[in-house]
Amino acid sequence: MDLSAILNPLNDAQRAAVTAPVGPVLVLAGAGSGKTRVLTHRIAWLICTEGVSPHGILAVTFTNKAAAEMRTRVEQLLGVPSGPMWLGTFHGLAHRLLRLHWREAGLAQGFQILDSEDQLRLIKKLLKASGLDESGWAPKDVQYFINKHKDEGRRPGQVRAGADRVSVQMVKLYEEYEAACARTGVIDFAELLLRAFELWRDQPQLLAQYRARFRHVLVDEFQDTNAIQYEWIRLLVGASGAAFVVGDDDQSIYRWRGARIEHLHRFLVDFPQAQLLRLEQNYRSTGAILAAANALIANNSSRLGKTLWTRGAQGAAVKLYAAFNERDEAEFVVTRVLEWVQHGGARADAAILYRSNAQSRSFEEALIMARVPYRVYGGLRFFERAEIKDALAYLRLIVNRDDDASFERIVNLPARGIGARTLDAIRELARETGSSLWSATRASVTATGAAGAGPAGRSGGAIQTFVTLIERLAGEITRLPLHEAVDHVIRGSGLVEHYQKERADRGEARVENLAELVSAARGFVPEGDMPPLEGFLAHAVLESGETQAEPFEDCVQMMTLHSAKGLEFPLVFMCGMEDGLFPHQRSQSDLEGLEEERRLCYVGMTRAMRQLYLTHAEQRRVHGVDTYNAASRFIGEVPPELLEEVRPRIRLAQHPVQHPGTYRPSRETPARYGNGRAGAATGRSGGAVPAMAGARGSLEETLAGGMRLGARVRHGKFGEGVVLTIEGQGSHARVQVNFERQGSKWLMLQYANLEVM
DNA sequence: GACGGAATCGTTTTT
DNA sequence: CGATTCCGTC
Repeated sequence: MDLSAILNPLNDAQRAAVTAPVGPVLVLAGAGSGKTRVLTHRIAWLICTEGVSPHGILAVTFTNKAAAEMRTRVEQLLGVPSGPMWLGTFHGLAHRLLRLHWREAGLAQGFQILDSEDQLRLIKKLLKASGLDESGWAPKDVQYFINKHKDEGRRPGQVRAGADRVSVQMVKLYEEYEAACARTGVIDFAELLLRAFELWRDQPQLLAQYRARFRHVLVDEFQDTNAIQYEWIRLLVGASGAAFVVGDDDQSIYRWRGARIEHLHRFLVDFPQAQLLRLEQNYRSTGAILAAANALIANNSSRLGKTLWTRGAQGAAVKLYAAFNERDEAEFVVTRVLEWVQHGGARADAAILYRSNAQSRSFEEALIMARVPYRVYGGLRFFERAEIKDALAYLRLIVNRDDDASFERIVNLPARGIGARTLDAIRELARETGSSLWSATRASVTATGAAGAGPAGRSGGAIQTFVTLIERLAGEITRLPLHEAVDHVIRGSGLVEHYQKERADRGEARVENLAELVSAARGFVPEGDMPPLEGFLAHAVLESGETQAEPFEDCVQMMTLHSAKGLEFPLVFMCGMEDGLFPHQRSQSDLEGLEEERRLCYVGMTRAMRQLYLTHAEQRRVHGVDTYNAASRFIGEVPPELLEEVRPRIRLAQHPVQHPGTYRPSRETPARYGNGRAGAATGRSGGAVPAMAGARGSLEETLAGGMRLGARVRHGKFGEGVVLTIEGQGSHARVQVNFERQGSKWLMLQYANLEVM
């Protein structure tokens, strides 16, 4: 094997990491520092120099996509298949383990995986069965409660809840939820991890077997591991601690999902002999972008510490645009994209990043108007579509008749005359006998005729039809290849006819998706020696598929900051940089939340290769109400000398800012870009744009009604204030008003509804 | 069981 | 404002 191919492409720090002696190693890898490269080359290095077989390696990634990419790159590097290596997400690997040891793990043989939606449905059902008032018991809260404790490794008995009615009830629901999962042979995402952990913890001989096999463990995105994942790895590597973990404490953005940044620190405590290596040379961004990002993240406490640097050029300053409202913000971005394209750039080079999905709307509208193709990431994914889940429910029920979630989903889909009363009777019977809905149904069918024993007559017939259908389909597909089995079930179930009856456009798309499901089955390669159908069903849940097909067109990329992690773009727009939006209202109150938002901002900034724009809007409609947010404090954390404000297109004459006798500088007046720092941006009054000829006339037209400098005005939300500046014309006319209570704000005259007093 | 009007509620998301 | 969900009616 050619070692130079492994080592030559690396810089000194990367090479030190790749060739580090076997043992605990923590690589702090900054954004764009070649993290994936180090991991793949480390695997290749182990195989080539330590004589490690791929069979002895276990590597964990955060997403399936990352796993696939890593496998490809390792194979390219080595020129040999990496098949026997265990490489995947924590959930994927745990699933693999549990399929192999379902008996030891106390699971049903054909156990099915519950996705978040199924989990929520089940919880709603339990709440209803417990007679709990929905208003006081939000299913989402219960779901969060259960998942949080599972993520931290706590079974209901280990939850240290208060004695109050709410906590007691929560724990009770957790217990009932567990019982329901056990009874119906399903496990949720968190349970995959917890079971896999308990399996090794409680079966020392099994653990020993895996320890002997996996002498080399690698973990990517270590800062995003939750408690149970951390403990699982610790259990596997044992005292030797031969784990090679890579992460970046500044890019931990999944705390709300149980990820704990502290695991990076804990690794160093739990394995005192661990080597700590840093990758700080960045190959992605310009000096200016890195300086801005470094300055921002320096505001966070308890970092392991790391400063990115580059050999590349300083590049252009980070640009800042204060938009009037979200429409203006979107138009600004689209104009910049058009300029970029005019100068020979690709549309796909440009990424529009935002904090929350709802923000995509205004950009989509502006892009459509400008006829610029775009692609929005996120949203419903293939295996999450209703019709796909319906079809999968048939298949799941065939594999595991006790899967109540699937049973409920399809028992009357397409409609076969099984109504609420019939189902209630079945549920009741199931509860009495502690059995699944399927067993209860079969019992009631055989008992039909005996008085009061179950649904009889017409509905009894209908339910018999359903039972017969499932049994028949199950029998018919046993010998079929996977894709034919899927096709047969989709047709046999009546789902195709059912959807064909829907409104033409919608129904057509659904039928096409069902056909797509058959193609997916045809292309599916089962992992290991798992039965194809079981493997396919697990695959559908664990890897719910790309949001959209790969774009065949060069288009602008739009996504949340979260989904941008790991990607890079020459031109990046971070939009909606406003306090309340980003940092988000709900994360602003506590320091932990705020610091995570700051990391998210850091992630966003470090996506940019050449040019980074920050934009915020002074006015924005949120949930149908006008809001006036201050510019994000994160803007104020970027050193002014690295920022360059882009001025709006239309400017009018300079007006004296002060009106004698009325303008009082207020201490409450916030500096416009946060933290009281004298920002590079000082509003629009400092610019040097020449007055427009003839502006005076149009100005007076626009501002009829007594709006003038120094006028006292009243605003619906901000109360009373004094007009400090007037500029722009027509629909762009804006005023700066110094409100008595809220300080000075820029408002668009068109929208502000100011009353002159 | 399908449809429609009212009520409700709004991060981030991969597994 | 807009998506989703819930409840009542035909």
